[in-house]
Amino acid sequence: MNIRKIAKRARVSTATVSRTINRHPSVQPRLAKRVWRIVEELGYFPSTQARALVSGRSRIFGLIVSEITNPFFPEIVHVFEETALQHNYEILVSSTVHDPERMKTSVRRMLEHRVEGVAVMTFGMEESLLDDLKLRNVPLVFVDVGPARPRVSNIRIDYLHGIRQAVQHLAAMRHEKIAFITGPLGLKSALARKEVFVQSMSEIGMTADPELIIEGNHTLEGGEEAFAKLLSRRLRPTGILCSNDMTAIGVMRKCYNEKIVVPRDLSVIGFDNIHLSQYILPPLTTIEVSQTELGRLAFQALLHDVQRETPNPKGTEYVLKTSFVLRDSTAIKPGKGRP
Amino acid sequence: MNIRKIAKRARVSTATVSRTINRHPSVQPRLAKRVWRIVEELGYFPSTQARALVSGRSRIFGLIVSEITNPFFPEIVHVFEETALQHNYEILVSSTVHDPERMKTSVRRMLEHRVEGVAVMTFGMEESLLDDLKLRNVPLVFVDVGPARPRVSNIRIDYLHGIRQAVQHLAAMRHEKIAFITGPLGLKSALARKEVFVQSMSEIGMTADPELIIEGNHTLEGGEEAFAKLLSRRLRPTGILCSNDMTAIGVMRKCYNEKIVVPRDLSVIGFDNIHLSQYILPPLTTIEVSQTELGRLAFQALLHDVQRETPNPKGTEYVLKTSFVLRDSTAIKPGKGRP
DNA sequence: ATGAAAGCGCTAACAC
DNA sequence: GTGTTAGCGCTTTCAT
Repeated sequence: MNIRKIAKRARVSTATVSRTINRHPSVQPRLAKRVWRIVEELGYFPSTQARALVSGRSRIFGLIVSEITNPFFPEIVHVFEETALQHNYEILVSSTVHDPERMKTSVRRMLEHRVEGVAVMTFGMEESLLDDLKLRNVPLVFVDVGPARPRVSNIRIDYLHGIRQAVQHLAAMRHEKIAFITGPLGLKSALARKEVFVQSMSEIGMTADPELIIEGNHTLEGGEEAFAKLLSRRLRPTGILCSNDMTAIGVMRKCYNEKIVVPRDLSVIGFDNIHLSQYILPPLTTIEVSQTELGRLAFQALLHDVQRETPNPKGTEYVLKTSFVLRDSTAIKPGKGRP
Repeated sequence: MNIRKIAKRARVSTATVSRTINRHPSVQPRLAKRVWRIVEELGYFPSTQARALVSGRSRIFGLIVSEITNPFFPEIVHVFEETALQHNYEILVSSTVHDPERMKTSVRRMLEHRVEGVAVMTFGMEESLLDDLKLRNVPLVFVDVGPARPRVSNIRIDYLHGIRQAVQHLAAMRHEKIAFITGPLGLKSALARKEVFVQSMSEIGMTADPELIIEGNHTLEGGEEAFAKLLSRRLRPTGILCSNDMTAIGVMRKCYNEKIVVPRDLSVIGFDNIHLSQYILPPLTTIEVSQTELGRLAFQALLHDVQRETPNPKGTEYVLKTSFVLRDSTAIKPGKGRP
């Protein structure tokens, strides 16, 4: 079932079939109709591999994530796929599972499939791994990774917007002891979140007590442990901000086990706004990084790079604002509410 | 950067390069080494499209799901990808989003990419859509969809095992009024779960009160609504089984809002064991359908079909047992515990 | 407006 | 054991 069979049956050349299928305007409507009829009749679908081979364009974008099971990613993948589909692109998703070997494999897969661009949404990718991609002028877009590198686009997350709102929300609720559980501080993104927290506190004349800043690891268990440490401190916080939602959920689990009632005894705020946050009880107040926007933005960035004729020399910088999502895990400081 | 360049630089024929890369044993080690050196040096990666085209084998399996954002799927996709990778296969994931148009698109994409097999994990696929696939003898594997069709493999879910355990668990905890919130009863799988519940009840001499069986729709909101209806019944249940975890989480949210304490006042059991279930508070007791096993099984089924020389005439039947996962959302019937 | 034919990068059948 | 070469299914000049 190939283009020659169609051509023969429609009594035209393969070129005409090709033009018809690709909606080239130069084909006579009469002929086009005849071709389409045969195409339908035989249930013919052009081979993407042949197309890619001859045209030199795979129409595939790669998407490298750390783990598809990480609740932050499914929504992104979904939007990325959705957008790709609209533009007749296919996507090749690859998980690194935080494993250097797998990262290498990921890049190899991208290369072997001759992807036209790659969005990298995982951390700790060896710079050298990407050299192969850069060498071939494959457009790259990174999410949330520091300084612009040559020829690589970036989606920077603007932490300030959301974190500031969250801090001010707690302050407005009369909280004075506000704790922060960080992510692994080796991660630029985690470090940035912490620093923005400190900044947001001092902006309103509060000091972020170093004793109330604890390093977590962006997992539920890490949240539990960090919060356990906090419980042993002289001064217990009444409000707590977490570097991501899983950490916040860990805090809430610990509270549940310790009979601390959220939000009555403790206000908890997460970060990311993963789907899960709205299902947890109480629904988690959090700072949103729109996964929808992120997926869409990443795709558009690649598309944009592919469509320019000369390779992008400096890379483009995109910014995604964070925002505050108020749910039910925060309340007025204990003792300060109405009787 | 192609095989001819490598061949020229290594002063061998393209055939030798091809054989080397594919680890054909007939290549002299001395030559092979020379070729590999050049390959590394130039950072050469063979084009999958060219390979697929000439060999007639794409080494791609398709995976059709309803939505990647449905928490049931990420783990499956993960395992499917993992297993595929081990066997040098690529996967093409497509979401139907419950939209007939998208289902058609999904199938088209599979066909255009010449996938060697497709795992279908969504419901409501028009039979006719798959004809195109069957016509081309593409191995198919379905999950949990009734009667075996010719040439299509099936992974059947054995509901009895897990549901029976769940029912007996509640009975052992002295619960007498046990409710069941079903899924949309148009779905075979939802219907089956309900029937198995009724059967499991009567097995132990209890009757499933029709008044305590409510139709939900497998969403959180559906769970809330169904439970609200239940609350207005003369006899409130003390234990409740749900047709999936999201429904159970809906019940728990409603309880939270109504100040009904789970499990003290009500024992709740879910179905599926999605990731979320262990994060909710209290952690949800549920019936597991191993997503890991499902992903692995689906892949193996396809691989098996691809590797046989003659097409599978009847399709193979696989069975996946469900099992009971005890967490903290169930307890002894109110009033029956120790004082 | 349509057709003939070259060729994308690779594998495999055949020849040596 | 290695090389030569045909051809996978398609797009795209170049003729006409």
